Amino acid sequence: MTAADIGGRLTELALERRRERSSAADVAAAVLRDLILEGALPPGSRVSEEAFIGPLEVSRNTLREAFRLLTHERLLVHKLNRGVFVRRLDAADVKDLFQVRRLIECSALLSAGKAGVPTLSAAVEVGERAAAAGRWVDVGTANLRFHQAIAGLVGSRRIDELMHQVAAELRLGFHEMGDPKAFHESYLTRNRGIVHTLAAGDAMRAESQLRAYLNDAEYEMLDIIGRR
Amino acid sequence: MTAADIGGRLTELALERRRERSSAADVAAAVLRDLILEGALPPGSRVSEEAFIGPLEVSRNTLREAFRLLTHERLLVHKLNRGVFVRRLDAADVKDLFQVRRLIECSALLSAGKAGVPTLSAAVEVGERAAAAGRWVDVGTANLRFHQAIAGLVGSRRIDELMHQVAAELRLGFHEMGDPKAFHESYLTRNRGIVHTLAAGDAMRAESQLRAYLNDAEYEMLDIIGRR
DNA sequence: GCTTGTCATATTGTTCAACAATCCTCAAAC
DNA sequence: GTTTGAGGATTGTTGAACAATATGACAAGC
Repeated sequence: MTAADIGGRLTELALERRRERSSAADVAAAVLRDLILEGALPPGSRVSEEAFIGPLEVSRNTLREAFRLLTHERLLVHKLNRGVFVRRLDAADVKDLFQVRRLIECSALLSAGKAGVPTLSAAVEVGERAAAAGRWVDVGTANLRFHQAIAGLVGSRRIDELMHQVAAELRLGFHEMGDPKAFHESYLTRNRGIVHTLAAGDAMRAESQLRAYLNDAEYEMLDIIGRR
Repeated sequence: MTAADIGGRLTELALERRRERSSAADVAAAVLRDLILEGALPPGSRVSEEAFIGPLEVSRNTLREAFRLLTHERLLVHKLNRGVFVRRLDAADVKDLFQVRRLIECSALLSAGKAGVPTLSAAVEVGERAAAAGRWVDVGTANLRFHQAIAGLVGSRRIDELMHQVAAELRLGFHEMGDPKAFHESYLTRNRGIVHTLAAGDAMRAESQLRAYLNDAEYEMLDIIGRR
């Protein structure tokens, strides 16, 4: 992670700021968010005010506001008097995240039933196209999007935001897990299977398949993160 | 809402700060949060930096950090270049909040079944005691706590935080609804009924009762807020 | 009387410098 | 090897200053 990385990102986002009337704190937060989510700022690393005011071209106060934004998004963790760090998921986090997912995704899928098929089918296809092109990071992203789409069947803004947050936190976990192909590859066919079952009218069986997927993904993630 | 109100609150919270190692921004946010939740800062009212730095005894920059905290909690809404306001729930907010509640509370109740009875029974009792003493604001608080306890049966930190947030937002709505007795009184017996049904082993019927309650509460709240 | 334009003011957004407070590291003493 | 103290780095906060934005008041024109 170099100042040059941030510099380039800043240019893009400065344009976006002009378009979207964002504040400087929002822009700085957006740059940091991107860097965290792509793994350029690894989990556990320190994000010191002094080191980032230059590349982000903001004052310390503005950067502190940006930090507040990102700590609430759980991407950063703020330790009073000791600074701000990129969050590192622990086993309890992983368990909780999957608990949330089971509660929401399974309930949403059951409630939506067949009506959810077009949306979910489209979401699976995105992943299948990325896999066909060997873009495994994109497959991971598409997988997360598929699952967000399940929760999105509820049609609730707050649930969408929660699941967006959950997805972001999961990505922190993925950065510690290495090879995206190994993790996401098998799940594509499972996602397709869930959609098929749903399309066949068996919402309860689809829900069971989804639950089984979530349990397996949790187990796999805990296997690595719990072993750290 | 006077400066004296804030002054007294500040003294309490200054003590708490010493105990809990909170930052000044956290303390300021806590004072404002309390004022908002008790209705001393009514929904829609402006919270200007200049007016609050004195009573809160912080600098503008620190206050801005506090605002960031509270906007993320949805208690304040930040309008770029125009200031910060206490959030005012609209009809769409109400609908979304109840959608979240239905998804989470109903699913949690179904999953917990009889195992949830002791916790929920205790929560109902708190409300019943408050009602017996005619403390209707406390009844409202106990009612919210009962419903948070349902969601708490999941045992997920993130779900608890979400429902804590939902409860805070609902309180904003209650401030616009007038008489707490009228709103909360009938719900006590309904809560007791839900717990009885659950204790009798009929989780599905308890879930239906809960869903019906949520639908009625939503309807009632929308009747007032939608009419504004 | 109504509309438009200008100007002044209030407020927000941000920067910067300074100081206080806290934490961490390293060296010295035991 | 352990403990203690000093120094430096960093964070937390304050306050002043300036830039930017929005709003309101007032005057001029129709």
